[in-house]
Amino acid sequence: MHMGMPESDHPDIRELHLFSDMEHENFSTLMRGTYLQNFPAQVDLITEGEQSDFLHVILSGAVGLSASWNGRETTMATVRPVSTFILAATIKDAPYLMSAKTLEKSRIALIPSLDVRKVFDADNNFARAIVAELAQCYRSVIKSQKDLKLRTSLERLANYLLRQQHLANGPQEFELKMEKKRLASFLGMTPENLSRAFKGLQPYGVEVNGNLIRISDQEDLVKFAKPFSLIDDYSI
Amino acid sequence: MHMGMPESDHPDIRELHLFSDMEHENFSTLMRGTYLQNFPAQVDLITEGEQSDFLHVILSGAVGLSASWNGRETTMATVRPVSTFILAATIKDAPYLMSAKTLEKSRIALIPSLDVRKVFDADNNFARAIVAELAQCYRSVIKSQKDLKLRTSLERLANYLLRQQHLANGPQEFELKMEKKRLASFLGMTPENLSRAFKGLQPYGVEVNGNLIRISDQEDLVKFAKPFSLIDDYSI
DNA sequence: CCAAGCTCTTGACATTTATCAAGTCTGAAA
DNA sequence: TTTCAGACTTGATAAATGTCAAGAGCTTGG
Repeated sequence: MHMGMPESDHPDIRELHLFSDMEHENFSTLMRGTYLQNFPAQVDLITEGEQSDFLHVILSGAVGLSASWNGRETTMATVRPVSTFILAATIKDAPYLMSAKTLEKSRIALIPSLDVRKVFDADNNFARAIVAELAQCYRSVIKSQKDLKLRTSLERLANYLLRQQHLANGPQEFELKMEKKRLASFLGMTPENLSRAFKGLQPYGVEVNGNLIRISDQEDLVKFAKPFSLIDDYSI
Repeated sequence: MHMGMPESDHPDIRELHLFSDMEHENFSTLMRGTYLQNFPAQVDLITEGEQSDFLHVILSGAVGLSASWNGRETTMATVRPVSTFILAATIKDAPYLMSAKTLEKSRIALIPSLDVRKVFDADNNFARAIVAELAQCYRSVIKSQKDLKLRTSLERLANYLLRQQHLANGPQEFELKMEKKRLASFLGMTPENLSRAFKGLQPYGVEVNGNLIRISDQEDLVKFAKPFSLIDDYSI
């Protein structure tokens, strides 16, 4: 770990919506105290219940967020570059509600919360950006909650596939970005059930081959999944 | 509906954490454009998918938030005075993700979003308060999501009862604040199942009589429910 | 190369949850 | 008061989901 970020990494962070509109001087202030670290896969970055003094920004790789209770564990989300994670806990100076672990080799910037708060007061654009980011996070969880409460596991899987397809710009064939075990947990079911759910989507034109998904009858799947912007469109 | 709030209503809003630390002048600016309305019970205030230009503040009564998809509906939350609701949509100027309906006769203040954004830029205390409020909302949904994904319906009910008891300052006997039909939907189950779940908690010392709940063996129920601060403590 | 360990799948079965169909109870309106 | 509508409960049954056990396939490290 080393103190102060190399100039070459600034652009990655600067392009994050959170930082893109702020004053150059304030951005520099933030970066001066920032640590940059490279982590291998499967490293625990944050443990549920702990306190932290850093805002995390993932620059490359992937980080998984999970939560646990009474010996059970569930996958809450996957964070990919370039974005922040666990902003709310950092801001409230409250214990983390989720654990974070690298899923792949990842580069992560750690910005001291104190600096974040200081600059927040000095820079209205930054303040507005934090509010926008938090609002976005909030709305994402609400959507996810609606997905969980209003849909069966088969429907959740169908809509997940359509969302992934959309993210890949709509090809007939695309790859799953996480292992099925994790996907199952993310969708709120067991791995066994996920296997069966994939089979359950065969009649709607879904073919599975390892991590490769092929949607042979788009219309049929959409008709079954009934994707809905207020649940599945993460851009609004 | 009338424009501009009577002076007598300001204190209610002023004591909201969101407004308590802001400059008097800025607060006045907000209040000048604010509408105040009294609604009877069962009035639709907001419909999922619509846009709105007002931040809502509930001053008395109760408002229910719900979401729907494909003919199904679920209860997401209950909002009680004094607090704001659907702050995120207002800030992002995005469509509401949930519908809002008065559960009882309610008094609600509507603050124009434009004014909120304007004052946000001028008043750092207000900006910080909005961020804190949003972070709080976000964390609440995360907790709720953990509750849903990590617990069975029986465990969710048990912990819900313990939370309600705590809110009532820990009496052995207390009243349910919502009808069981709504509670079932909130907890993610059917009314039939809720009935059975109450019976399922009898062995742990839970007695139900209409809306009256009696926890005769606190220790036993806690031992079963295993309440956990990172799920059940809404103050952190 | 082989062996170990892991994911993934499948089948059998158990459990949980939902659905359907009565029926009871309660509160409000006629 | 009577009646009605709705909430709530209960039982029977169906559907969804989880658990357990076994085996196939893949990756990895020796």
